[in-house]
Amino acid sequence: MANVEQNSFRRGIMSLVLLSLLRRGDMYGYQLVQETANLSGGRIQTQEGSLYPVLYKLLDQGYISDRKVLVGKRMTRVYYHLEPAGLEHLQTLTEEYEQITTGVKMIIEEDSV
Amino acid sequence: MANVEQNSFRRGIMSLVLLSLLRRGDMYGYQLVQETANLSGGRIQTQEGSLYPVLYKLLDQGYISDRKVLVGKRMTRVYYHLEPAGLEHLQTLTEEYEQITTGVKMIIEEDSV
DNA sequence: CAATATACTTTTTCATCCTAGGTATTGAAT
DNA sequence: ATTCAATACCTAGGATGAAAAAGTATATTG
Repeated sequence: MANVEQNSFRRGIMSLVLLSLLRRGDMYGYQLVQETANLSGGRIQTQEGSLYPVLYKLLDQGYISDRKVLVGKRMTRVYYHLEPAGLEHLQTLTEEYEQITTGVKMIIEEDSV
Repeated sequence: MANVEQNSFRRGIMSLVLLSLLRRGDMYGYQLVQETANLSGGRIQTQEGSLYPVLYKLLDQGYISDRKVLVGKRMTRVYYHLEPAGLEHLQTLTEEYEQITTGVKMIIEEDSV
C-alpha cells in the first residue's frame, strides 16, 4: 500500500557524505546525522537506520576506524575516524559524483531545448 | 560473485533523465540510450535493461505515451511522448534534484575543511 | 522526577538499477 | 546474394542502498 512517490535522488551518496564529514574531524553517529542536516542547510536528512549500516560497511572496508568514549557514567559514544584509505576512497567517490552530476546537468539543462 | 565496487550515484535519476530527453522531442527507446550518452558527453551510460522498466512505469503513471512506427517492412519502433503531467512531474523531479545536489555540494566542499 | 534530547542498533521492506541474457530486423559492405 | 554490424525491442533475476519502523538505554533540563 501507500505507493508514495519517494525521492531517491540521494541514493548512493551516503558514503560520500559520511567520508566528507569525517574529513572535517572525528564524529560520532548521532553527530553525523546532525551535521548532515546542518551543513546541507536541511536539504539532506539522514535517518539513523540508514547511517549505521553504511558506517559498518566503511569500517569493514577499512576506510574508517572507531573509538568508544564514555559519556556520563554508562553511555558510550562511538567516534569514527577517517583512515588514509578512506580519504583516497573519498577522492574516487567525489570524482565519480562530479562526473555523474555534470552528465545529468548536461542532459536536463533547459536552454538547449 | 564478482563483488566489483560499482558506482551507484546515478540511482534515481533515470526518470529525470528520460523525461528531460523527451522534453526535447519524441524519441524511441534505443535513441534514448544513445542521446543519454551523447548529451552527457559519455558520462552517463544507460543500459537497455534499465531503460524499459522505467519507461513502462512512466507510461503507467501517465507521464508519457507511446506510439508505434513501422521501420522498413517489419520492424516497429516505439516512440515515447512527454505528456503534460510528465512535464509537471519533471519539474518536481528537477527541483528535488537541485536540492539534493546543492545539499551534497555544501557538505563535500573542501574549502570549509 | 518527568520529559526531552541524546545515542546506538537491528529488522524488514522497497525502489532502482545492473547484469545478462534473448529475439528479430535493417542496412552497409563485400 | 550474403554476411555482419548496427539497430531495436524485451525480460528475468539479483544486488544494492536507503527508508521505515521499531527497540533499548542514558543524559540533561526544567
